[in-house]
Amino acid sequence: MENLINYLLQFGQLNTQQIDLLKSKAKEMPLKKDAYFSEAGKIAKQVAFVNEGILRVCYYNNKGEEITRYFIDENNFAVDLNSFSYKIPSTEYVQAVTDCQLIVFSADALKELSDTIIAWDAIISKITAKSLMEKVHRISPMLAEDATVRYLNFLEKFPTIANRIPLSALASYLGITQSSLSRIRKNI
Amino acid sequence: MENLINYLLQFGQLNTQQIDLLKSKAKEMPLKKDAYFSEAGKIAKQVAFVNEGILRVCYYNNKGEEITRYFIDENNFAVDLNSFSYKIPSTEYVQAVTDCQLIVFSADALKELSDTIIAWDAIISKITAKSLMEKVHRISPMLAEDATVRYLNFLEKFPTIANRIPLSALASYLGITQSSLSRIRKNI
DNA sequence: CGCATTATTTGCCAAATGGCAAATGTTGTC
DNA sequence: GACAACATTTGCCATTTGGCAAATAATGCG
Repeated sequence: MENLINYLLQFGQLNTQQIDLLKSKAKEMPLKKDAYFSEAGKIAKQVAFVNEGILRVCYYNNKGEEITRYFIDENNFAVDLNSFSYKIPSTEYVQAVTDCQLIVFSADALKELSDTIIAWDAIISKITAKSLMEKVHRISPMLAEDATVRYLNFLEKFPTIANRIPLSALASYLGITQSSLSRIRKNI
Repeated sequence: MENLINYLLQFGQLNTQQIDLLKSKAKEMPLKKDAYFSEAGKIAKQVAFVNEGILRVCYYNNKGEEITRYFIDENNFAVDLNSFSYKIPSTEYVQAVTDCQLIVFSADALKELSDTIIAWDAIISKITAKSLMEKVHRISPMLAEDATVRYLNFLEKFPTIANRIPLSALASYLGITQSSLSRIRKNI
């Protein structure tokens, strides 16, 4: 829970009372490897803060291939924002890549935090913008790089993730086939 | 100006008085083709709503190649969010791809709108999240597609843009060389 | 109009990546 | 430990894309 509090405090102030309220609304939730936090076709009901483990957001493209859009590791929020915000069925999955320890908030809990904590909306808004911008800035340069460079950059940026995730998930994140990634690793 | 108002009203309510205030804070600004709206190394001072024309966000990668991260066409906001929000020097350019007619807001103007219009922050927050999510969802599947499919999808999604932008900019957006794009077009 | 400049196309070949299938390696379970 | 299920590597060859340079086309300007 400390991780979450510290994370939030980066984006705004919270007094002790507000932190207590926050803690009372948060629920610890373990999620086993391969289990889904939210699923395509369903409406996302919760927001998660990843305390331990790695999640991934993935979907199936029109060829039926499973594509990993991105990974979410420790000290980051995970939410299917489109589905959660607008209460519409999701088009993607949020899945545990490793065993995870999450801290989750229901929509009701967040509503109450928003209504009670004056700075809450601003904090959430900053976190949302920052997370999304990071995704854009991380994914978009990959288009102009070859697969080896993409892989090396991934290793550099997420040194602790690469060995904890299946090759297939990483390959689809990098936009290459599993065999190609295997060959790339051999050549390094 | 009507375009802007209608756009904003999609995200929240504004009464006549608020709309008048908004109008008084907005400045129309023409921007010639190839001119910069904001530049790398400088702090972004303004937010733009594209009334007419096309902007692009671009940067130079470590090979010195100019990469177009994305295009921004009519009825969308353009802002170097990182630079504007945190008042830090930008790492990218926002440039007019065609002659543009923009509606711009200074940081001071936005501050006043935020202080005066109760729903303003919520509206802006929604717009920000939606725009960024669109970027993620547009760029990320491209990694798994071959160049021809990327081009065709671009044509489908932005049928009015393709013929108004230089091939080089589109090629770098698609993550391929100009010659490859030229060949792809020939084969269609 | 005619020239200079810039943008686009093309040819040629090399390098990167994909597709498929088989081989090998790993993991979990009884 | 043995087996099944799953993950990763590898070989072989086809396809895609890049790199470079030259040719062609389009554009702007005096």
